[in-house]
Amino acid sequence: MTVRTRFAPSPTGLLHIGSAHTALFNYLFTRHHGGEFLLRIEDTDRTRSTDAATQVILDGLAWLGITHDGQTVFQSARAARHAEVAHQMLAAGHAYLCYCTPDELKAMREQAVAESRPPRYDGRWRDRDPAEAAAGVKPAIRLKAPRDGETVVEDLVQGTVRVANAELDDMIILRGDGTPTYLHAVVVDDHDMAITHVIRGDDHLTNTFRQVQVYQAMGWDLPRFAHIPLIHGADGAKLSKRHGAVSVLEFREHGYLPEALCNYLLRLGWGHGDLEIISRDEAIRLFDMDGVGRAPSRMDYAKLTHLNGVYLRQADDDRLTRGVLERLAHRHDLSLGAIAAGRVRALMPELKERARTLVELADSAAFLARTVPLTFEPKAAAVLTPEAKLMLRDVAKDLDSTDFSQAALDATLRSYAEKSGRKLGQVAQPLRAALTGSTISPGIDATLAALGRDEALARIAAAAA
RNA sequence: GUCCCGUUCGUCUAGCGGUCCAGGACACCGCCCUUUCACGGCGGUAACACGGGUUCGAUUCCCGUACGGGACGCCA
Repeated sequence: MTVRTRFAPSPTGLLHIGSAHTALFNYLFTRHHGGEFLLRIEDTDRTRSTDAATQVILDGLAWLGITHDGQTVFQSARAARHAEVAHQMLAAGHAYLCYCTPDELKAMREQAVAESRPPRYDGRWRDRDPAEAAAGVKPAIRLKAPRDGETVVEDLVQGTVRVANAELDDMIILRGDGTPTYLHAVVVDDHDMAITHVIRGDDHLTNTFRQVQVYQAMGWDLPRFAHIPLIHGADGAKLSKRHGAVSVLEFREHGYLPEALCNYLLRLGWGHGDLEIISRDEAIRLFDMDGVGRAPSRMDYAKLTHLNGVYLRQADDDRLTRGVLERLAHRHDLSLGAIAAGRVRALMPELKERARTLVELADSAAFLARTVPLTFEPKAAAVLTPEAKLMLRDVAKDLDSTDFSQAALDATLRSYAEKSGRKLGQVAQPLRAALTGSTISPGIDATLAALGRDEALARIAAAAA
């Protein structure tokens, strides 16, 4: 049997990190088994769904490198089919017309809660004559669910989960206005799309019982289900904006690399021995449902950031340079000429060693794009004592007669320190302050080399004045 | 309230009856490396929710309790 899965987000305007997690698990599972991974946009709620909201999902998935197969299915386009199935069920006696008004149902629920009973539909129209309906009420179609026995879900993650049918009520499958409800539309679509494995968040687990009843009423084969645990915030509550970033787009803006985010997400709810750094190919090779746990996990931004640092250090220098240049232009409002861009690229091997996100990387590279006179951070200004300025003027002479290769610069500085009776740090720190306006930077030799002779000497002269 | 699910270091997890006085990673704390900051290396603190069973033996199996989460809409 060929594996066929789907990722079925509703277009809400953002790609939630929890949705991305689900998409990733679907994708890896499918690729591992050599199957097909489909995308279905659940835009049944036309008031909320917009093309822009759909595009956000597409962009997010593309950025994460989660590619789907085939044409994207839009659930809204399938409403007629959903209604057709509902009417088939009605004709076959597996569903019935319910003439309750929304107000009536609301009252029913409220009374049930007031009496400490579960808020469920009581089935009052199950066998009632439609002739008794109040005039003008457009009936909804409800599933005629079995009242005895139990419904069982064999879940690849949760195991065998069963519930007594007496606990379930007759859900509405087609609204009074003829539109399908979500729970019903999903079943019809999954069946028509020949989905073999439904992999989704475990918030859908209890709804699955009712969906199974629809499959059974239609005589359709059940797909395999896999309900994966949700991601929570640091406090254990459902992940929301107050916990920090939740949209994939935000992570991109905050300077995270897609491969790092995927690696992090992979390790939420799934593990494989002691493995932490896992490439996409390796993930596809190793991922399967038996490694998925059942407990929800908490979002840990610190660990994500660390992981991002690991990937950042491995990343291609040209790629990182592009990312930094963009950020410098937008965030720091520094317009970069070719010269400054060349400096960023030249220093990138050193810069990326000490940054964990593209934001940090851009911050650390900003000094390369500035012009004399620099502004000095308080700590840097403190380093520039009168004595240090004398030293700078002195060492500038030696620097001037050095070719600006990193190795030559290193040798020059070491010999200068020795002949002037200073420790290397006593030479390097004032230089760093003069060159960068900060007390933190890559190695001083690499920094000098990246700036080049003219710029470096100009900065030293300006700081020593 | 009812039903469903879950519970190993602060966090993510390994463990699928003895190999566990519980392993790895992040975070934290030391030390080393060192021209700053990082990186890296070494070391440290830190967990099987609780109570009953089953078993020669339970982190691992079963049952309760507690706590947490999810679902109960003519929302998706």
